[in-house]
Amino acid sequence: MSKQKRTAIEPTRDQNYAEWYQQVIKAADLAENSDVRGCMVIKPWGYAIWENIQRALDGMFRDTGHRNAYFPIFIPKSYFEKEAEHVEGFAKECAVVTHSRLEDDAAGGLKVAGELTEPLIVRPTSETIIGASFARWVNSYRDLPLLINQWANIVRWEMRTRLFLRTAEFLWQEGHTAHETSEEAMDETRKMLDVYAEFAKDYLAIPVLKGEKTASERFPGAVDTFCIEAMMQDRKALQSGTSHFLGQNFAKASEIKYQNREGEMEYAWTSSWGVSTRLIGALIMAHSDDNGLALPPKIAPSHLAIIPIYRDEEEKAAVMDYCQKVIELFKKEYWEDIRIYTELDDRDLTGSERNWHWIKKGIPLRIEIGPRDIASEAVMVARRDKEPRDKQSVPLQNLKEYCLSTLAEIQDAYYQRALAFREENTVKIDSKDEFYKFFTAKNKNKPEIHGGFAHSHWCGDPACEEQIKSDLKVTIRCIPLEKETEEGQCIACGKTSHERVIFAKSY
RNA sequence: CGGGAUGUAGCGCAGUCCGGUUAGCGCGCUCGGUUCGGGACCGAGAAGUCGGAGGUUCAAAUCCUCUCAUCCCGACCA
Repeated sequence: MSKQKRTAIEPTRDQNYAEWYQQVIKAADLAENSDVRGCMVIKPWGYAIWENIQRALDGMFRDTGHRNAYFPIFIPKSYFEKEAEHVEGFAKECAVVTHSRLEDDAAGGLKVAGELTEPLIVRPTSETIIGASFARWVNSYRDLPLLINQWANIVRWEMRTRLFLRTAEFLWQEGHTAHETSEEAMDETRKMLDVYAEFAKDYLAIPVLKGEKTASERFPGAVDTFCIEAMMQDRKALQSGTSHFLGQNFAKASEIKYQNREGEMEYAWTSSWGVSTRLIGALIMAHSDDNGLALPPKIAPSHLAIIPIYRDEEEKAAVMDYCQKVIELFKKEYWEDIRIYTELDDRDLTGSERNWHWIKKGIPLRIEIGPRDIASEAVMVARRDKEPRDKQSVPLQNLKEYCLSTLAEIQDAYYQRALAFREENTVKIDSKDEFYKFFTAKNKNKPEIHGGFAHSHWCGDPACEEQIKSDLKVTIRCIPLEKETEEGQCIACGKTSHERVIFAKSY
């Protein structure tokens, strides 16, 4: 039994990161591919994570003055066409509804019929359809700012998909706001980026870099795009949220006009911002290990797995009684703003098997309860952020306090670990040679985990950006907001540069 | 949409090159028993239009043609 080295997930991260990712999702039972190309089925454990993300973010949106509403999933083609860059950016990935009816064909199947006079686009994002409403809602400067959020599903017909990271249909929220002035809209754009960064840090335990996108990475139709970028354990960057300053582009396209304080008609200034189920992908890749998912307590669907251990019916009765006491302890209990949920796992499986089940699901704490614990009026507690065999006996009378403070410790531990990882793999690079070496795997056929975030100079020329991209598949993830103005030479062309940007391979 | 590969039980695969009894194996599942605090074991059992259509043949998972789907590598992307 050489089980010591066995990991719950095979392959390990080092062996094959992409496959490891899929296996973590499978082992934790988060989601699966459906029969519909590129579309996933989100299973209860995965969907509960999304609901927790929604709950926390939704509160933050309300606190910043936003209200939820819902707009149609279908966008008339003519609406979509109004903003030229926008169309161009999304045209290649639109699902389009052209018919409204099915009729029997001769062969016992069905054929589409009832062609629509105007095709409907399944929303890939809602700027244009929401803009149409905003145009009706905004007449006076007194109607502004208009601060709306929508929780919805959207469709982008992607060629290659990966669960949570890129699917044809995904769930997200999109905030859409209209303002009186450019400054106000820009403030809103930056404020919501801050909200995202704060959420990522406080709930997902993921440190993110806030920055501005280069022109080539900008949202189609936006004047300026901001993003939060997180480092995954394979040292690639994952864009985890975006916030766009749309200027008056969409206001002009949708005729969002208002009468200003001087009595003149003026176009509004708009913003839009969103995060999606991709955050779950970020969560997985930021914290999980070779034993499976690891969930920050603030976002975990449940916090305590209770695993009764017994041999016969007599023991079972006593142990189950004792388990109920523990469950009672946490009933309707809160840790900060998080309701504590417990899972009683009394399935007829061995203790280890049940333990491993919950390890793979990433539950923060596991509590084993057996006859010995009843005798000592204690329980055995194991933490997901420690080794699987690392258990500690905790007296029942201290259990609640112990668990609540340990959840806080775990939450912090994950954040600190992710932060340390990012720091370790973020480097300042000033020589082109070194830059190319940094982003080139030693083993070409089976690339090892390499690279990271390179903090290097860029002259601002899109050609240099393109050069790096085609040579190395490395892109400018963002121009960090917290920047030190510093003279240097562009990593690609050597010309004078005034700032460093973040280069990385990305998802 | 270009290049490569694969479709056989819920999942992972063998069998296909070289056609030939009842199409196998592992995991999972069901039932019974022994177990249970480092991923259990024994016994019994259920489950398969061999991706689909057509063709060759006495005979097709196996050969041929067409087709559909999926995966990987590119181009594109929250």
